Amino acid sequence: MNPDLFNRNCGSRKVIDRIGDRWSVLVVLALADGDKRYGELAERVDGISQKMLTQTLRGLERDGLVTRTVHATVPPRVDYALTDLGRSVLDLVAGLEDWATTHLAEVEAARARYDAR
Amino acid sequence: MNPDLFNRNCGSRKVIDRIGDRWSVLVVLALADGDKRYGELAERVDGISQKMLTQTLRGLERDGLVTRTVHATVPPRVDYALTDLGRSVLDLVAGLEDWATTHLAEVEAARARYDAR
DNA sequence: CTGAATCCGGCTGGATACTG
DNA sequence: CAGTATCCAGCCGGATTCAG
Repeated sequence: MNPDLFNRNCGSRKVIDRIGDRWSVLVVLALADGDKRYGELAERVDGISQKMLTQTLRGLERDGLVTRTVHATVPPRVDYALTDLGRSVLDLVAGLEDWATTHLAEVEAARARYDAR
Repeated sequence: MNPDLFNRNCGSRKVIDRIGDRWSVLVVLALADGDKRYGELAERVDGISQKMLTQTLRGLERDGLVTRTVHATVPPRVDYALTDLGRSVLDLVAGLEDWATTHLAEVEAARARYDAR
Protein backbone atom coordinates (compact mmCIF):
# COMPACT_ATOMS: atom_id res chain seq x y z
CA MET A 1 0.00 0.00 0.00
CA ASN A 2 1.40 3.33 -0.98
CA PRO A 3 -0.02 6.02 1.32
CA ASP A 4 1.07 8.78 -1.02
CA LEU A 5 -1.49 7.69 -3.53
CA PHE A 6 -4.06 9.59 -1.53
CA ASN A 7 -2.03 12.78 -1.66
CA ARG A 8 -3.30 14.92 -4.47
CA ASN A 9 0.20 16.08 -5.37
CA CYS A 10 1.71 12.63 -5.66
CA GLY A 11 2.70 11.47 -9.10
CA SER A 12 0.98 8.12 -8.80
CA ARG A 13 -2.24 9.96 -8.20
CA LYS A 14 -1.83 11.65 -11.56
CA VAL A 15 -1.27 8.30 -13.20
CA ILE A 16 -4.45 6.96 -11.64
CA ASP A 17 -6.29 10.00 -12.88
CA ARG A 18 -5.10 9.32 -16.40
CA ILE A 19 -6.13 5.70 -16.29
CA GLY A 20 -9.39 6.76 -14.72
CA ASP A 21 -10.15 8.70 -17.87
CA ARG A 22 -13.31 7.29 -19.35
CA TRP A 23 -11.95 7.02 -22.88
CA SER A 24 -8.37 5.93 -22.25
CA VAL A 25 -9.40 2.52 -21.01
CA LEU A 26 -11.55 1.88 -24.05
CA VAL A 27 -8.92 3.08 -26.50
CA VAL A 28 -6.27 0.87 -24.91
CA LEU A 29 -8.63 -2.09 -25.14
CA ALA A 30 -9.36 -1.27 -28.76
CA LEU A 31 -5.64 -1.50 -29.48
CA ALA A 32 -5.33 -4.84 -27.69
CA ASP A 33 -5.25 -6.95 -30.83
CA GLY A 34 -2.75 -4.94 -32.84
CA ASP A 35 -2.24 -1.67 -34.63
CA LYS A 36 -5.22 0.41 -35.59
CA ARG A 37 -5.75 3.37 -37.86
CA TYR A 38 -7.39 6.52 -36.64
CA GLY A 39 -10.59 5.75 -38.49
CA GLU A 40 -10.70 2.20 -37.21
CA LEU A 41 -10.50 3.44 -33.64
CA ALA A 42 -13.21 6.00 -34.23
CA GLU A 43 -15.44 3.24 -35.56
CA ARG A 44 -14.57 0.80 -32.81
CA VAL A 45 -15.05 3.01 -29.78
CA ASP A 46 -18.70 3.82 -30.03
CA GLY A 47 -19.76 7.29 -28.99
CA ILE A 48 -16.35 8.95 -28.94
CA SER A 49 -16.06 12.23 -30.81
CA GLN A 50 -13.19 13.16 -33.09
CA LYS A 51 -11.99 15.68 -30.59
CA MET A 52 -11.96 13.25 -27.69
CA LEU A 53 -10.31 10.52 -29.72
CA THR A 54 -7.51 12.83 -30.78
CA GLN A 55 -7.19 14.20 -27.27
CA THR A 56 -7.12 10.74 -25.73
CA LEU A 57 -4.55 9.46 -28.21
CA ARG A 58 -2.34 12.47 -27.54
CA GLY A 59 -2.55 11.84 -23.83
CA LEU A 60 -1.70 8.17 -24.20
CA GLU A 61 1.16 9.04 -26.54
CA ARG A 62 2.46 11.59 -24.07
CA ASP A 63 2.41 9.03 -21.28
CA GLY A 64 4.35 6.60 -23.43
CA LEU A 65 1.54 4.05 -23.70
CA VAL A 66 0.93 4.44 -27.41
CA THR A 67 3.03 5.14 -30.47
CA ARG A 68 1.85 7.21 -33.40
CA THR A 69 3.24 6.43 -36.85
CA VAL A 70 2.54 8.69 -39.80
CA HIS A 71 2.92 7.22 -43.28
CA ALA A 72 3.69 9.83 -45.91
CA THR A 73 1.19 8.49 -48.37
CA VAL A 74 -1.79 9.85 -50.17
CA PRO A 75 -4.26 9.59 -48.64
CA PRO A 76 -2.46 9.96 -45.31
CA ARG A 77 -2.37 6.98 -43.01
CA VAL A 78 -1.68 7.05 -39.30
CA ASP A 79 -1.20 3.92 -37.24
CA TYR A 80 -1.50 3.70 -33.49
CA ALA A 81 -0.01 0.86 -31.47
CA LEU A 82 0.60 -0.02 -27.85
CA THR A 83 4.13 0.29 -26.50
CA ASP A 84 5.56 -2.24 -24.07
CA LEU A 85 4.38 0.06 -21.32
CA GLY A 86 0.96 0.18 -22.92
CA ARG A 87 0.77 -3.60 -23.10
CA SER A 88 1.67 -3.82 -19.42
CA VAL A 89 -1.31 -1.68 -18.55
CA LEU A 90 -3.44 -3.66 -20.95
CA ASP A 91 -3.21 -6.66 -18.65
CA LEU A 92 -4.81 -4.66 -15.87
CA VAL A 93 -7.40 -3.08 -18.08
CA ALA A 94 -8.32 -6.43 -19.53
CA GLY A 95 -8.86 -7.54 -15.94
CA LEU A 96 -11.31 -4.71 -15.52
CA GLU A 97 -13.09 -5.82 -18.64
CA ASP A 98 -13.34 -9.36 -17.32
CA TRP A 99 -14.63 -8.10 -14.03
CA ALA A 100 -17.21 -5.94 -15.74
CA THR A 101 -18.63 -8.77 -17.81
CA THR A 102 -18.44 -11.31 -14.99
CA HIS A 103 -20.14 -9.19 -12.37
CA LEU A 104 -22.43 -7.20 -14.61
CA ALA A 105 -25.50 -9.08 -13.47
CA GLU A 106 -24.66 -8.55 -9.79
CA VAL A 107 -24.12 -4.85 -10.28
CA GLU A 108 -27.35 -4.43 -12.19
CA ALA A 109 -29.23 -6.38 -9.54
CA ALA A 110 -27.75 -4.17 -6.83
CA ARG A 111 -28.75 -1.08 -8.76
CA ALA A 112 -32.30 -2.28 -9.21
CA ARG A 113 -32.50 -3.09 -5.50
CA TYR A 114 -31.16 0.33 -4.57
CA ASP A 115 -33.43 2.22 -6.91
CA ALA A 116 -36.48 0.34 -5.69
CA ARG A 117 -36.08 1.50 -2.11
CA MET B 1 -12.67 -10.19 -25.68
CA ASN B 2 -16.18 -8.89 -25.43
CA PRO B 3 -16.96 -6.76 -28.49
CA ASP B 4 -20.03 -5.26 -26.85
CA LEU B 5 -17.85 -3.38 -24.44
CA PHE B 6 -17.33 -0.80 -27.14
CA ASN B 7 -21.03 -0.31 -27.60
CA ARG B 8 -22.15 2.67 -25.62
CA ASN B 9 -25.41 1.01 -24.66
CA CYS B 10 -23.87 -2.15 -23.33
CA GLY B 11 -24.08 -2.68 -19.61
CA SER B 12 -20.44 -3.56 -19.21
CA ARG B 13 -19.58 -0.18 -20.66
CA LYS B 14 -21.53 1.45 -17.86
CA VAL B 15 -19.65 -0.62 -15.33
CA ILE B 16 -16.34 0.45 -16.82
CA ASP B 17 -17.48 4.04 -16.69
CA ARG B 18 -18.24 3.69 -13.02
CA ILE B 19 -14.93 2.10 -12.19
CA GLY B 20 -13.20 4.62 -14.37
CA ASP B 21 -14.50 7.36 -12.11
CA ARG B 22 -11.55 9.21 -10.67
CA TRP B 23 -12.81 9.15 -7.09
CA SER B 24 -14.32 5.67 -6.95
CA VAL B 25 -10.93 4.02 -7.31
CA LEU B 26 -9.46 6.07 -4.50
CA VAL B 27 -12.40 5.51 -2.18
CA VAL B 28 -12.32 1.75 -2.73
CA LEU B 29 -8.61 1.76 -1.98
CA ALA B 30 -9.20 3.81 1.14
CA LEU B 31 -11.58 1.10 2.34
CA ALA B 32 -9.09 -1.67 1.62
CA ASP B 33 -7.99 -2.12 5.21
CA GLY B 34 -11.38 -2.19 6.87
CA ASP B 35 -14.37 -0.07 7.75
CA LYS B 36 -14.09 3.66 7.71
CA ARG B 37 -16.24 6.49 8.97
CA TYR B 38 -17.31 9.32 6.71
CA GLY B 39 -14.86 11.72 8.28
CA GLU B 40 -11.99 9.26 8.05
CA LEU B 41 -12.58 8.88 4.34
CA ALA B 42 -12.74 12.63 3.86
CA GLU B 43 -9.42 12.94 5.60
CA ARG B 44 -7.82 10.04 3.80
CA VAL B 45 -8.72 10.92 0.24
CA ASP B 46 -6.94 14.19 -0.18
CA GLY B 47 -8.64 16.81 -2.29
CA ILE B 48 -12.12 15.27 -2.42
CA SER B 49 -14.97 17.60 -1.56
CA GLN B 50 -17.85 16.69 0.75
CA LYS B 51 -20.16 16.68 -2.20
CA MET B 52 -18.01 14.32 -4.26
CA LEU B 53 -17.36 11.99 -1.35
CA THR B 54 -21.07 11.63 -0.65
CA GLN B 55 -21.84 11.26 -4.32
CA THR B 56 -19.13 8.65 -4.84
CA LEU B 57 -20.22 6.66 -1.79
CA ARG B 58 -23.81 6.68 -2.99
CA GLY B 59 -22.72 5.41 -6.37
CA LEU B 60 -20.63 2.63 -4.88
CA GLU B 61 -23.45 1.71 -2.54
CA ARG B 62 -25.89 1.62 -5.43
CA ASP B 63 -23.62 -0.69 -7.38
CA GLY B 64 -23.37 -3.02 -4.42
CA LEU B 65 -19.67 -2.43 -3.81
CA VAL B 66 -20.04 -0.70 -0.46
CA THR B 67 -22.35 -0.97 2.53
CA ARG B 68 -23.49 1.99 4.58
CA THR B 69 -24.28 1.43 8.25
CA VAL B 70 -25.89 4.14 10.32
CA HIS B 71 -25.54 3.95 14.10
CA ALA B 72 -28.34 5.73 15.94
CA THR B 73 -26.03 7.40 18.40
CA VAL B 74 -25.25 10.95 19.41
CA PRO B 75 -23.20 12.15 17.73
CA PRO B 76 -24.22 10.15 14.68
CA ARG B 77 -21.80 7.60 13.29
CA VAL B 78 -21.81 6.11 9.81
CA ASP B 79 -19.52 3.29 8.78
CA TYR B 80 -18.67 2.34 5.23
CA ALA B 81 -17.29 -1.06 4.29
CA LEU B 82 -16.58 -3.04 1.16
CA THR B 83 -18.97 -5.85 0.24
CA ASP B 84 -17.73 -9.13 -1.20
CA LEU B 85 -18.30 -7.61 -4.60
CA GLY B 86 -16.33 -4.57 -3.54
CA ARG B 87 -13.44 -6.68 -2.37
CA SER B 88 -13.40 -8.53 -5.68
CA VAL B 89 -12.89 -5.25 -7.50
CA LEU B 90 -10.34 -4.20 -4.93
CA ASP B 91 -7.96 -6.82 -6.28
CA LEU B 92 -8.06 -5.18 -9.68
CA VAL B 93 -7.85 -1.67 -8.33
CA ALA B 94 -4.90 -2.62 -6.16
CA GLY B 95 -3.28 -3.83 -9.36
CA LEU B 96 -3.75 -0.38 -10.81
CA GLU B 97 -2.12 1.09 -7.76
CA ASP B 98 0.86 -1.24 -8.13
CA TRP B 99 1.15 -0.38 -11.78
CA ALA B 100 1.02 3.33 -11.05
CA THR B 101 3.80 3.21 -8.50
CA THR B 102 5.91 0.75 -10.47
CA HIS B 103 5.77 2.59 -13.77
CA LEU B 104 5.51 6.11 -12.47
CA ALA B 105 9.08 6.93 -13.42
CA GLU B 106 8.60 5.63 -16.96
CA VAL B 107 5.44 7.64 -17.44
CA GLU B 108 7.02 10.81 -16.15
CA ALA B 109 10.04 10.29 -18.36
CA ALA B 110 7.78 9.80 -21.36
CA ARG B 111 5.90 12.97 -20.50
CA ALA B 112 9.08 14.99 -20.16
CA ARG B 113 10.29 13.63 -23.49
CA TYR B 114 7.00 14.47 -25.17
CA ASP B 115 6.78 17.97 -23.75
CA ALA B 116 10.37 18.74 -24.73
CA ARG B 117 9.75 18.18 -28.42
C1' DC C 1 -8.13 10.43 -44.49
C1' DT C 2 -6.33 12.52 -40.42
C1' DG C 3 -6.48 15.73 -38.01
C1' DA C 4 -6.61 21.15 -35.95
C1' DA C 5 -9.44 24.98 -34.44
C1' DT C 6 -13.35 27.22 -32.86
C1' DC C 7 -17.69 27.95 -30.64
C1' DC C 8 -20.63 27.06 -26.95
C1' DG C 9 -24.18 24.49 -24.12
C1' DG C 10 -24.37 21.58 -20.24
C1' DC C 11 -22.79 19.23 -16.56
C1' DT C 12 -19.18 18.52 -13.14
C1' DG C 13 -17.57 19.64 -9.11
C1' DG C 14 -15.94 23.29 -5.57
C1' DA C 15 -17.30 26.66 -1.87
C1' DT C 16 -20.41 27.92 1.33
C1' DA C 17 -24.16 27.83 4.43
C1' DC C 18 -27.52 25.24 6.75
C1' DT C 19 -29.87 20.90 9.17
C1' DG C 20 -30.74 16.62 12.18
C1' DC D 1 -20.58 14.12 12.93
C1' DA D 2 -22.65 13.43 8.69
C1' DG D 3 -24.69 14.96 5.62
C1' DT D 4 -28.11 18.27 2.37
C1' DA D 5 -28.99 22.48 -0.44
C1' DT D 6 -27.75 26.03 -3.29
C1' DC D 7 -25.12 28.79 -6.25
C1' DC D 8 -22.02 29.25 -9.86
C1' DA D 9 -17.41 29.11 -12.35
C1' DG D 10 -14.89 26.23 -15.25
C1' DC D 11 -14.06 22.72 -18.10
C1' DC D 12 -15.61 18.76 -20.68
C1' DG D 13 -17.02 17.36 -24.69
C1' DG D 14 -20.15 17.62 -29.03
C1' DA D 15 -20.90 19.79 -33.57
C1' DT D 16 -19.06 22.13 -37.06
C1' DT D 17 -15.74 23.97 -40.02
C1' DC D 18 -11.25 24.25 -42.09
C1' DA D 19 -6.51 22.44 -43.43
C1' DG D 20 -2.69 19.31 -45.18
